[in-house]
Amino acid sequence: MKLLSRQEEIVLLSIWRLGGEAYGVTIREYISKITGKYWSIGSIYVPLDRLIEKGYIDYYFKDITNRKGGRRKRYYNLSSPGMDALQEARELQNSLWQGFPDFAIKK
Amino acid sequence: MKLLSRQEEIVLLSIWRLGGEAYGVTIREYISKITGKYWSIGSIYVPLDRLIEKGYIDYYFKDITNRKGGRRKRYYNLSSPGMDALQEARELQNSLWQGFPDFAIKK
DNA sequence: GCAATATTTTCTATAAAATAGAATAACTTG
DNA sequence: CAAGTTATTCTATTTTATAGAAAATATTGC
Repeated sequence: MKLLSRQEEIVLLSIWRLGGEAYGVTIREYISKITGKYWSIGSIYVPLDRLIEKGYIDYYFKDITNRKGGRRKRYYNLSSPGMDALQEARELQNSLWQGFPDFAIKK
Repeated sequence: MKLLSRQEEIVLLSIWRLGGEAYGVTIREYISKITGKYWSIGSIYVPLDRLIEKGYIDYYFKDITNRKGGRRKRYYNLSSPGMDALQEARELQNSLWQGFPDFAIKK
């Protein structure tokens, strides 16, 4: 199986983190906040589409809307293969980083 | 600062792991072993070149040779910015994965 | 010395992923 | 239904990843 790319890892984890509240805008906000940098619209939606193609996530539309405008929100869920891919990524990371010095206090 | 790509992370960590023994071939062997998959020659040397350009690693030639053929081996070292980039990648990962369920026994 | 052989890196081409943001769609309110 | 707002789709460009042939350079044996 191919390794998860960085952006795939981040997007999958943000969907996991956001639980039932994961759609384009909240995902983008979360990623911007946790990484501390700017993410364009495309840099969120393009990987989302690819993750759907790969079967790592699925989605549904929630029609309840209490806010003003906007299209239907597309809510994402991790699929079972998506969870497996994350698990596998984690195991690789554990091996790779094993013993790496931890500079607890930084800056 | 831009995030490290997956392959950059892996290559940097393998140089760190191999200490004074990091050159193209040993890096490739290490990465193949730890990931359990095939890596072409280009998939090692191309990111190495880019990491040099970015200043994350530097290199020197060791002329001592006791093996049969081959060009001069190019040995790589992590630079200080390279170490910083790793540290930053790790901090992001810690945030992202915080609380992720750990399936200790798998398969 | 030099042909044969082995090892390592350089080079170049192609595919995949990341990034950017304009355009489009769709919902609410008045 | 027009105006205003929010969300996604679409498309183009840049950057990374991947592959492996070609070139370079070393040792061995005659």
